[in-house]
Amino acid sequence: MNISRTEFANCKTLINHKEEVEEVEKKMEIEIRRGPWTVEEDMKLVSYISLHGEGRWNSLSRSAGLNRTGKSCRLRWLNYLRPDIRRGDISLQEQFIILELHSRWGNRWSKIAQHLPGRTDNEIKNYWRTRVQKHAKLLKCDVNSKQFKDTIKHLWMPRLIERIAATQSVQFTSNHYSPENSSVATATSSTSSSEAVRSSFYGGDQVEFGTLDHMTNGGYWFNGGDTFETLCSFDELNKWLIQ
DNA sequence: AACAGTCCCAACCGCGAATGA
DNA sequence: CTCATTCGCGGTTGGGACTGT
Repeated sequence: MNISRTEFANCKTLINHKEEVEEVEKKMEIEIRRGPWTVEEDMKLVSYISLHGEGRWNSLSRSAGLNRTGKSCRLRWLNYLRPDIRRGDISLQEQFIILELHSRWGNRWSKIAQHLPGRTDNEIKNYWRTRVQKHAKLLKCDVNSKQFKDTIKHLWMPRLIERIAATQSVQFTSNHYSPENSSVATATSSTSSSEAVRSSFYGGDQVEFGTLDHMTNGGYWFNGGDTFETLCSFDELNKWLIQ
């Protein structure tokens, strides 16, 4: 077979190019995937964990045939795919627990999450950043300032308690919350008293609250849905802060 | 309808702690 | 004990969804 020098050179270029392409393809194949998870990836992860259990995330990722980091797999499982994940709005009770525990422990999200079954640390952290910090910003005070902490303790938390009592006035059922023993059990009582709600949360008067007297006027705070934002008017918060 | 601004959350990153060789 | 690897936590960000003009 006779080929010209030029043809030979062209073939060589093509072969070299092919090698380059193959190298890139190989690289892409082993390249770690990032960004949103696909349905197939989710299925792979779930089925692998259901068979072999969780843990050893790096090797799990490889064994499950996922081009993801172990970290990414762990995060996806813990924050999204776990069967016991609770979705939907943060309830008033949960809001109360978050505020209370944050006042004790600060940004210890995973520790706080342990007291909210089905909620992830990421979810609580997001809740805090988007809802609570937003209010601090509106009030032009630092989220870690005593002023803002007092607002939460003496205004929002009592409001939450009253709101919970109001929504459950006929048959009050709550998760009996006790941070000391980390247990959550169901307690039922018939009451509309905010005091009862409070003691139901704490299993007694473990936390000293400020007086509610100056907050009881005007029912308009409770208008609207169950969101944190509807509990207090911005004007009222400002007034209270100025006091 | 189109655009801008804001909200929200999934996912990433860096770092320190824990674990294992 | 040391070093490398893995894990878990808290902070941050990108981008889709939503809302207002």
